[in-house]
Formats: sequence, structure tokens, C-alpha cells
Amino acid sequence: MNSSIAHCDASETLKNAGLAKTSQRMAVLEKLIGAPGPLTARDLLAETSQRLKINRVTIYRILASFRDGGIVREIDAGGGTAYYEMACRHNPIHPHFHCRRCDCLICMPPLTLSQTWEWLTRPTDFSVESINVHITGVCGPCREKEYCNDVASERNTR
Amino acid sequence: MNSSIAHCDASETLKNAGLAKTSQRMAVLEKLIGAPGPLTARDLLAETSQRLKINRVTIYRILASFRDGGIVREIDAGGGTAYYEMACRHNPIHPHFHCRRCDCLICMPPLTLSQTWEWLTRPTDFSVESINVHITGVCGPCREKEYCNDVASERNTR
DNA sequence: GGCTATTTGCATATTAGTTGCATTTGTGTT
DNA sequence: AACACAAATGCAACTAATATGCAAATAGCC
Repeated sequence: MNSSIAHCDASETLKNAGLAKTSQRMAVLEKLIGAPGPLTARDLLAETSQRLKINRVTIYRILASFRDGGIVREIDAGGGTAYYEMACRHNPIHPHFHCRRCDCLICMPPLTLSQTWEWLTRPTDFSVESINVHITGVCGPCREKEYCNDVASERNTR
Repeated sequence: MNSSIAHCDASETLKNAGLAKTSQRMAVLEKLIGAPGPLTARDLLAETSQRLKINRVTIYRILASFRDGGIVREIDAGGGTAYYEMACRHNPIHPHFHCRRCDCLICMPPLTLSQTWEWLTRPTDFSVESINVHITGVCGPCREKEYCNDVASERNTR
């Protein structure tokens, strides 16, 4: 989302989600709103801590509250680092391209897979090495278990 | 890949990849060949260490060499843990379903996305919560840089 | 069977993310 | 405007996955 594209108001977004308007949350949210692509907790810490006092843990907690409140989408691009992007009407769900060299995450147009493929393979642009489809949810055996006993502490289906 | 399905020979696979046939590599590879689905480094350590002396770090190094040698595919299903599966002709690329409850990774049929969707939504099976498409490679700006100076230690495009 | 490059084990480091607890700060109320 | 309390933040310490340096062990070749 760059400056030429419509975007949300930070205060209003917090209010709508029922989250208190703290300076830390405002700073994080404004960075996310103004970002050209998904950001990591580390990116957000680096950028916001220039302007105010903010702790690493606070970033994680703010991002979790934004995720739970539907303000941002959490993108797990592999490599053990989560990325975050606005989940508002200005930013519909779309695939991401992850550069293994600079680790940036580039938003791709919200097209069909085959259109996306064409877009990717335009000359001189990306060199695609792998396409990974991750579908997350609860599997059959676990769903059955959920009906009877509640989660508890097993991790038994492997 | 279960026992009723054709599978590769471990020794031959190592030889083809130009990797020395050590007992540790054989143990890891045999587990991967015989596994019903993708495994983590932790899984592999647990299983192989019952039969021989093997170090946690060795597992990571073996998996990296297998990945670089094209023997296995590394699947990053999120949650900071990588999964590994055979990348041989018996196991074509396919989507994966990740259960957020037991953390297992289930291989899905190598169909089109819409067929996969139908397969997923059969009654009583999976409850899908998110679908994430990860495309990995090298982005435009990084490809240009690769022509001039070699990689070095920057991580500059963010 | 011995030599050398490769591989392994061990200790230690790093990085992302989490948790418990004390302190601070929004926000609704008087 | 001051107050009170719940919510948010900071700090320290912890976990889990993975990486690295180096010395000891071992596979593959002569």
C-alpha cells in the first residue's frame, strides 16, 4: 500500500476493533498502513523505536491483538519469521512472493493462480524456485477428538 | 508414501547425489523414504536415534545436504518448523494441509486448486481456516544485483 | 591398510517468539 | 479535573529451531 492508494485511518481502526488508543499501537498501525508491503516484528520495532520508547515484546503483543482483532493478516512465509499486512478493504487477500536473497515479501495481484504465474514469468522479473500452497485448519482425526475431550496437552497424531 | 507405494533405494539415491554413504545419512533417508508424510528434524532425530548414535546438529546438516542435492523438498508450513519429504519421481509436488491442532502435515492430491478445494471440503474431513500461497525465488532488484557483485552480506532491500 | 577430504559430535551462539510480574497509562466515572 | 481500575507496557528470563567453530571420527580412494 503506497501513498497513492486509499488507506485506513489508524485511530478509527483501533476504535472499531475495541482496542485502546496507545501511542505504541498508533505507531505500529501507522507503519503498517503506510508500508509498501508486509513487515516483520523486527522491521516494525526498528521503525517505531526511532520515534518512541517501545519494547520488542510489546510489538509482538500488539501484532497478536491486531491479528485477533482482524486488523492485520499474519503471513508465515517460512524461515520462522511472520510478516504482517493490513487486512482492510483496501488490501484484499493475495499471494506473496518471498525473495530468498533479501527476504522481502512482495504482494502479488489478487488474480487466479494461472494469471499469477504469467505475471511472475514476465521477462526480467522474478525467478521462481518453488510454489508452496499451505492450507491450515484442523484435520479429520483432530476434529473428532474435539467433540469429546477438550484439547489438553497431547500432540499425538504423529 | 506408505509401503504399498513404489519408493526409492536409499544407497542409490545418495550415490546419485554424490553424497557419501554414512550410517546417519542412511538412517535419515530410510525414514524419509518410508514416512507416510513430511517429517520434521525433531521427528527424524527421535526415530533415528533409537537405532544409532546421531546428533541433533547432524540431522540439520544432513537435511540441508539432502535439500541442496535435490533429494528432499523442504516445506515451511509456518510455526517456525520445517518439514521434509522425498523429492523423487514417486512423490510429485502437491499441496499440504497443516493441522494447527496436532501440527501434522498431510499430503494432498496433486490436483488443481479447485479440485483440491473440493477434496478438502468433503463432509467430516478437514476444517479449513486459511490457504496461503508461498512463491519463493529471487526478486527483480536482487536478480539485477546478482549480475554485478556477488551476494556478500547485505540484506538491503527492506 | 593407510591417507585425506568429508562428516559427525559437542559446545556454544543466534534469532523469533513467549511468559510472569511489576509498573504505567487509557478511559469511563465521579 | 482528579480517581480508580482494567488494560497495556517494560523488563527479565525462558523456549525452540537452527547455525557455527572446531576437534575427533570415518568413508572412499590409492
